[in-house]
Amino acid sequence: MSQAPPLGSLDRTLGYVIKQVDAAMRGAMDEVLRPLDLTVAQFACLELLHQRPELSNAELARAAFVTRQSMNLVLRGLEARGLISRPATATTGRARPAELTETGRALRARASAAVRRVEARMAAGRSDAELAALADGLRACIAALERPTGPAPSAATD
Amino acid sequence: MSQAPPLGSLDRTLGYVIKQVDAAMRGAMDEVLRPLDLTVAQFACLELLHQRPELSNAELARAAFVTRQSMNLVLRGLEARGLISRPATATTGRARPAELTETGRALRARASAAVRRVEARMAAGRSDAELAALADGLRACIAALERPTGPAPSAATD
DNA sequence: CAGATGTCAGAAATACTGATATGG
DNA sequence: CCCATATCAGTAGTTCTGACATCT
Repeated sequence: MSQAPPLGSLDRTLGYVIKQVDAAMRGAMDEVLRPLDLTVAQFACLELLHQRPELSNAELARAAFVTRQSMNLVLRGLEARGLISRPATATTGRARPAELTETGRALRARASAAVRRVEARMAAGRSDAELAALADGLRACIAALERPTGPAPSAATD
Repeated sequence: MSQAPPLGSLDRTLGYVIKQVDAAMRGAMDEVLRPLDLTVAQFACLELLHQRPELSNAELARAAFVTRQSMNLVLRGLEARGLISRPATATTGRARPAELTETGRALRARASAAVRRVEARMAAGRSDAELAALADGLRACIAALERPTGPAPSAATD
């Protein structure tokens, strides 16, 4: 009984399958990022700053699925390692946009390539159309969940 | 800038969309489980024990995507609340199969119904065939990721 | 002996909560 | 005034790591 014993009807629910994919992906990302001494949150931060340099701390946190406090610690850690730089004083007031340093850019490129390989492995053997349909289906799930809670349907029997 | 600013190409990657779905689903589950004073891990434990009463601690942990240590704490908490019962002494040796109490069964039923409503909301407006295809696509992702790491394709340019 | 498990303990990262202050 | 933000502090839940004993 080493791995994944079949569960009741649990692993037939969409939600459980999503959890499984997320766990598998997180594991794969941890694995390829560990040699670079990066956590998933740290990678996400570097990647986000690369693609959207003007993001604030709170925006980075939301986009990386962590709290503002955690993202604050991530930013400090990356700054301490010389991967990003932040102006000591805020120009206007609240925002202190972080910026990738030269070494930060180099590390992000390597990490990004590693993560892209994970993505490619995950998508292996399927057409662009299939993958696009998959992503669209997931986006529909997100949209449905973000809609204000609809009326509760009468509970089904167990 | 209240919610979800468009990201670069990040939100076009399948992996990022999966993270988004997972986050949305976790949020929705937290919301409906909070009135029942249950965390997602606690609910998963109750549901798993309902469907597969013989699961060991380690198996529960894997199935609920938490560590053995965390699942151990979850089990103790549920036991302290009288939702499950565990034989004080192991019959054979290592395994101490937990069992839902009467109140545990009642709470699981309510929690399960709430989570099913979340699932239904997430799947709203799509046919069974579409949802089955979606789940199949995700299962293919899991299978692809669990395959032993294939040869790294030549890195693409950034 | 190898492998999986149950348990314990300490360190670390993360989240949740509340409070304060600033800026739009 | 309202809202989002940035920050700090305390508490709690989770993970990671290592360790040890037990059972198959």
